[in-house]
Amino acid sequence: MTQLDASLLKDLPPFSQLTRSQIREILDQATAKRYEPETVIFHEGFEVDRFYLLLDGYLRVVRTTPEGEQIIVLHISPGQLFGIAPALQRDTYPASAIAASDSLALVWPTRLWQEFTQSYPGFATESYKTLSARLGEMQTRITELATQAVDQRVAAALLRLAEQSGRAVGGGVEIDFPITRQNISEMTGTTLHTVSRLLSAWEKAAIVKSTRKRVVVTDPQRLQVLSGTPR
DNA sequence: TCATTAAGTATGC
DNA sequence: GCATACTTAATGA
Repeated sequence: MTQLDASLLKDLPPFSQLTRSQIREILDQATAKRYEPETVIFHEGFEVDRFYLLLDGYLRVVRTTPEGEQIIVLHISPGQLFGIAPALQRDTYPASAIAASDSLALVWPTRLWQEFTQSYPGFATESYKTLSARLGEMQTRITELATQAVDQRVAAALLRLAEQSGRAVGGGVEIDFPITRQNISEMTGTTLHTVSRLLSAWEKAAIVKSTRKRVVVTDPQRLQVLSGTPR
């Protein structure tokens, strides 16, 4: 894996404070892996043996209930570390990671985690910033689940997706990976039917546009109002 | 207000 | 042409 370019990493927060030769060292220990959509990258409950950096693509982080229902805990965007269970002193992964689109990641064995956090300035702090941002989002979502109506939760979820993984297209922001009504229902604690009805209604109101597995937010302001959480 | 059931249409390999 | 995605209506908790 020597052909990875150091410029891939130098602008990413966990590596931004490092010298070129430090980045070189880190890259030399990494393996690059490609994942097809719907590939499971690691499994909930399995022994932690690697940690990862997503270079390209999008991932769903998913937990499965004893009844077999899937819950989407969060999404990972390019440039983010994931599978960083070692930072949480865990030896099993708390959730599964599944590629939502064609994805490319760097992979390191877990034993290097200690070395990275100890040897590289800023790496640990940036990892904790990532964890902290995720914790914050999860708290927001728990609050929504407990207090907001379904349509508000779905509106808020679409807004977050557009913000975190949106791509500007003519007349709006498209969620940049395939996403089904079922997926959205797994993020919001509702059913695919309710999501379908909401998207149909919002399409008529020119707030979103959607086709199979693609959603474009065309009127974020109105979605914001619908979410019931004005900023 | 929303999930469930059920029955349909649309879309893409 | 088949599986999967999506839509819609009816019903009732």
